[in-house]
Amino acid sequence: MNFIITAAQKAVLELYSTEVEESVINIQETRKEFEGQVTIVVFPVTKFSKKSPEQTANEIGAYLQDNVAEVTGFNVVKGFLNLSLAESYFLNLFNKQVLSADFGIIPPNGKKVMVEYSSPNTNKPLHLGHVRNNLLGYSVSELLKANGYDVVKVNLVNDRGIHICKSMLAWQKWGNGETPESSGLKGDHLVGKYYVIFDKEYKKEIEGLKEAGQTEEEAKKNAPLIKAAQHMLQQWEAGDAEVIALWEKMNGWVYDGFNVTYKTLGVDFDKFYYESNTYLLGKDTVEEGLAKGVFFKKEDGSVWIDLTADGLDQKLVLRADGTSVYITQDLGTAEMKYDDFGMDESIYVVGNEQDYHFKVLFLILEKLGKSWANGLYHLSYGMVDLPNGKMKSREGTVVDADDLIASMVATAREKTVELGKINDFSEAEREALYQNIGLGALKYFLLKVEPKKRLLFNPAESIDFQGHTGPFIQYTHARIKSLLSKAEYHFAAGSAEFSGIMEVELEMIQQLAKYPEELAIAAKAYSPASLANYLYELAKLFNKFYHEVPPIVKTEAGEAKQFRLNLCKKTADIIYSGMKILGITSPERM
RNA sequence: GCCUCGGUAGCUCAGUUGGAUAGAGCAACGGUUUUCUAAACCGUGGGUCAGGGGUUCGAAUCCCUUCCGGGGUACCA
Repeated sequence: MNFIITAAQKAVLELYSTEVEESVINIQETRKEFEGQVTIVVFPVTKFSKKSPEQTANEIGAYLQDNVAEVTGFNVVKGFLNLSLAESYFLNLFNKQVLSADFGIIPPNGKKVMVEYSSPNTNKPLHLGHVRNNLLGYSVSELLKANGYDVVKVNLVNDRGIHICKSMLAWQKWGNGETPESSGLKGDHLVGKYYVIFDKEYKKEIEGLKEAGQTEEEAKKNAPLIKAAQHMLQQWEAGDAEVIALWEKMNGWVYDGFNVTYKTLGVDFDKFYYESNTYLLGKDTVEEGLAKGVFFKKEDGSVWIDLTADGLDQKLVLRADGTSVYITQDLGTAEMKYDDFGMDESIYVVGNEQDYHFKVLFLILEKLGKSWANGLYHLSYGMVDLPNGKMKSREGTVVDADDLIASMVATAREKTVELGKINDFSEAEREALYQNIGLGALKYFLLKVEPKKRLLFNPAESIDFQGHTGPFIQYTHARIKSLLSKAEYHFAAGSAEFSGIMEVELEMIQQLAKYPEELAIAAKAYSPASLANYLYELAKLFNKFYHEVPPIVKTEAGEAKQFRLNLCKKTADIIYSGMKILGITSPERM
């Protein structure tokens, strides 16, 4: 559409003898209720024309119609100049650009970006909140790849700490040697079970101590179980062989469980970092900060940074006893990651509860003069809430990832069987399809929402398979594939001679042509949501077209048929690759 | 208290650097299949864009302010 802007600039120059910036020419797609395809909003131009909006629009419209071949007509509504473009313009756009082999394929840009996501704790299974994180992280990675980046996906596993010891201790005390094999439980669920048991027993102890006269605070500190867990953490840090062996065994169960879930979700990683290897990092960075005068030491020996000048607070970076806090290790880990990969950008996919933490982390790294600090980005996303509030694993109000996936797949199975369209499929093909559709529904549901917005999930209302959903788009793809196969489609270049193109086809060409720009917009905003919504619009448009156009398969061969088949093929291609970026596979049939 | 992110139809969400009468889906109601997949299509009803003020030719969008909700807030991660 750039040629319209250029032409309009020229119109203003000739009509009103003023050279104007591109930004003065405000163009947008014409709304459905008006005639035309492109609209120039002329209000900004009236400043130069010194005429009414209507008159200005009419003058520019007349000029464009006379001087630009593609402009075949215009109409003016208030300050809006609606232009009608020639059919040949759209056919050329489609044949020369959209249909070209490299359309939507962005060449490497030579930049490397790291995406850290998932980052689970190894004391409990994944829940819906983690699912949002995983899908977002994976999808953003794919989005960046599609935009020419070299992407490194990493997972920083929180595999140590007091919460892990809680599960270990509870298992030791009440587990009777239970294993995933003996219990039939998935490893992460088994360990999670003991995490919950710990909490229950711990609460009992607190109640007991309170009855014995202690305050809530005292009781929480003095309960034997928490003391035992703390002791176990010390033993772990000291490298106690028995504790380490238990830790390795139970974490192994959890990893087996996570791997199953990751595989089902279709997410993957190029490298795993483990906090058990990184938790001591960062102390060098603290020394460096002290030497540079960025940090200061208090009388008790604790180390701080003063960020009040930046509108933040003073922040502790090292405890008085010399041990690390969360941000200490994150400082060290950030350096290690950069040393490992030397990336230009680094994205942390972490919930918005840590907004402040990352603001501080990045600011500190900047103040330390790290050259790579301004390439750091916190992709912050909103919590997944239930109708009655937040999910809490210790209170059992979580939506478990594995359960949810299983129920989505079960629903996909029910609906598919009901429709009975794949009765000739083999058992394996059916199962694969149920997975595809069930996960398609789940993934689309989570990804279509702007990441930073909180997301409400109501377990009582199942996720839809109709309307603005993943399966709707998948279905559109399957429909096209079926049509192409019946038409025995072969690619052949189209010509611009074909006339009698339908309005909906013009709309589709415009929608298809936007794809590369949509990829860029989504990547720039680190937001798969806009891509998800774009694909929905495209699918919706196709279904309208499909309904309005006379049956293509039965049409006799000719320009019209070839054009429409090409249109179908390209739509299927873009749906397929766009959905792939969302981590969703579009089936050939469903 | 302070910082921060949200508030758009009954519900779930779109809404581009400020542009036309604020759009979809679900739910409700009505219609479409001897035609390429009806997980589709077409139609009807449904709005104080949280409230107020301001900037502007023009505000859901920008600024100020109030209300409501989430998150954070100096030795948890």
